[in-house]
Amino acid sequence: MIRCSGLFRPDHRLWRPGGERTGKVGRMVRVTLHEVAVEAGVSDSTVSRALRGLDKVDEGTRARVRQAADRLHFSFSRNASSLASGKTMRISLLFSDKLNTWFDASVLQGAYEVLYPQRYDLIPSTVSTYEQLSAFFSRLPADRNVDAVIVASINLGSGETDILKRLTIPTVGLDSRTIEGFDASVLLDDRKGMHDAVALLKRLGHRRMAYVGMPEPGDFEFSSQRRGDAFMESALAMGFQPRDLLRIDVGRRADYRTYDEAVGSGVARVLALDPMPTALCVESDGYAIALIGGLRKYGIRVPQDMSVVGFDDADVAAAADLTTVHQNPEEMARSAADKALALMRGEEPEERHSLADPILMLRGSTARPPQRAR
Amino acid sequence: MIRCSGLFRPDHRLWRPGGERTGKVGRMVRVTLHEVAVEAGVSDSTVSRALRGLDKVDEGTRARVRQAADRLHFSFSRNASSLASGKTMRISLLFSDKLNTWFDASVLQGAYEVLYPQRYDLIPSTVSTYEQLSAFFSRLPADRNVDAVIVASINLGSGETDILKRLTIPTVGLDSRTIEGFDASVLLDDRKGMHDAVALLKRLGHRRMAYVGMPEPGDFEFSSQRRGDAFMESALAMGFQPRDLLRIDVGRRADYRTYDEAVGSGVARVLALDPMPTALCVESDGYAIALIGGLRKYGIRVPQDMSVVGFDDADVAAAADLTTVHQNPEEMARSAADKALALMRGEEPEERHSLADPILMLRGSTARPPQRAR
DNA sequence: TTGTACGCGTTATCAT
DNA sequence: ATGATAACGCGTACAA
Repeated sequence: MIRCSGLFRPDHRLWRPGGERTGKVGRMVRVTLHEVAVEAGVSDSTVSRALRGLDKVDEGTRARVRQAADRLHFSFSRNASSLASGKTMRISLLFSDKLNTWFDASVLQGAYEVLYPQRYDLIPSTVSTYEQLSAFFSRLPADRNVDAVIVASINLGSGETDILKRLTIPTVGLDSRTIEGFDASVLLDDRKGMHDAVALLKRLGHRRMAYVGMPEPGDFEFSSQRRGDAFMESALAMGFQPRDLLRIDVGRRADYRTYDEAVGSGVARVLALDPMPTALCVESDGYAIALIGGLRKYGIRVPQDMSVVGFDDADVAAAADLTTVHQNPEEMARSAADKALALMRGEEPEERHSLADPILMLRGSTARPPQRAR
Repeated sequence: MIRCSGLFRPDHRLWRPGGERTGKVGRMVRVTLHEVAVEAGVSDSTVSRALRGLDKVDEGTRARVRQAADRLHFSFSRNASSLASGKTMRISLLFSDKLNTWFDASVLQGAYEVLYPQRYDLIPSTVSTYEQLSAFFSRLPADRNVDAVIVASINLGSGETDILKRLTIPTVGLDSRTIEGFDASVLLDDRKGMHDAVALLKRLGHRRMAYVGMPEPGDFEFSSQRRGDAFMESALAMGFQPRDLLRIDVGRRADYRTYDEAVGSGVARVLALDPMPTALCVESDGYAIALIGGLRKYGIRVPQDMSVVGFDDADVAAAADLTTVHQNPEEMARSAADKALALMRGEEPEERHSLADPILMLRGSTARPPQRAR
């Protein structure tokens, strides 16, 4: 970083409550509803009603009040409103991973799209260990600080579930393991996605396949387990022989010093299989792409020698031309936000608990197995 | 003054959809500082001091208060605290694009990392037109609702700049066009990045190159312009001939019905060049990758026939093995947040305005030009 | 070290 | 339709 000289502004940021409003920057400082009332020549209550668009306000007065407010650049103090009304107009979004992961960022965007127009602010938080989760929840009489909580991708323990049940604000689960404790939820139908992937591979002629799982960081991941189970069940149901179904668990990322090592481990595990499978279902796109890179280094061509199917359809999947199971976290988040909105209004959501359908995206990482293996 | 906390609970605060929740709804509802005081047998102010860790509190008392607070599951009402103290403990983050773009999501994460430990909440917002921007700013006596504003990737007009200057809360620009109006800023040195890219291509032996730009959605994008200019300047300074430097502006995404069409347009423009350049510098990774796909369909091999350099080094770049100019928005956001923190404390940031250095990432999309073109 | 009392900017109730 | 006035829950000079 290079140093630049900055323009220095002496004044501001030194505001003391109950203290002097040391003039400084001129006005523009903290216009209150009361000042608008004075300016418009009406009472505080009238200003409040007029500006909030309540009825029982003469349209003439309302106009005058609006003008006065504009003139003074008035805007409500959310804090004061919240304190008085009991509604915070804020919603907490809890994640288990970094906010810039594909999934979490999409959820944020989706929720934002429906909540912002309703004038709700979104407050994202993350927890990555059960300890943090527990801390978050124990302080969660967030009753007082937010109007609803949306919990994304977090596998709650019974302690948290209990707290959830007692909360007086609506709670919505997103991609959670169970719907237990939530007032509403949106889950992905992992099983269906995996079923479709396996069905594709079978149709292509594959006889021997493996599932490769590597949980992402965090204590709460469980989709690996779920997807692996779905893989086995689907394949068995379709007539695959147990001896032709392999399951490789690479471990967690934290078990390795670098991501490359984790990938190398997966590659080694695949190469060690004898005979090698002709197709791989991988838990997530990121690991699938890395795996493909690793296999190619060892002369395994994808898709000629090995078909690979990912899961999620993150942006990288299209870039890497990866066949994968598509899910739409933005849409799921919109749905979750809609449910939260309904619950906050005291209404019944269209559907308390819903299940989103994944879609198989056919791209270049899958093909018929090599001749010798058919 | 008479206190009747707990006696009168306006029921617009009690949320109960579909009637009662199994039993427990009992108390867990709204514990106030006062109740803790009663439980601990001290005054309200003592509780306040004890829980906030101020000195001049007997450690014995503090312990008792803490226990009482835990027992009652007390947590502060941020609204009330804010109202009383004048600090909101919230920071506004303004973006010009969807929150789930690589850049914006990374900024969010970076800012979160430094602000959350300091107990600040992050409030993300987006604006995509000047109208929205103007609305955001006109209501921005957000003085009252947040303690600082971080503005990311937004090209402010003079109107907004003026408002910025009058704001009484710290404002930090991130990836903005100028530092005008901001108390502090973090910018990327686009010029250096583009210079390095051009230098690489020259060293590889390229003689004829093109810059391809396509602004992302939104009214505020200007990096395209900036990067294109830097491309031309760098190349000319390195001795390239003007006739060997092409500049292709594909237009904005909104000009096309689909992204594929926009990509097709770029491909056509490149193919139409005669003689074709042997190297392309593309404004962003996403478009670079798409372009490569399009060119390959027309038999142009990358990198054998055409070298391509992207910009940003988003996740997709590594997956697509794209040579690109790396920038680190997470780190930039951390820096911006640090500055905001210092300004809010009334301190002078280490550096008011800083410039981040991009790094050229050498990957598989660049090579020497074909024989015939050397 | 601890307690008292008032203020922060709105909303909501009850008069008028 | 409009105006007083009491909460809302906490911070903080100032008194004890």
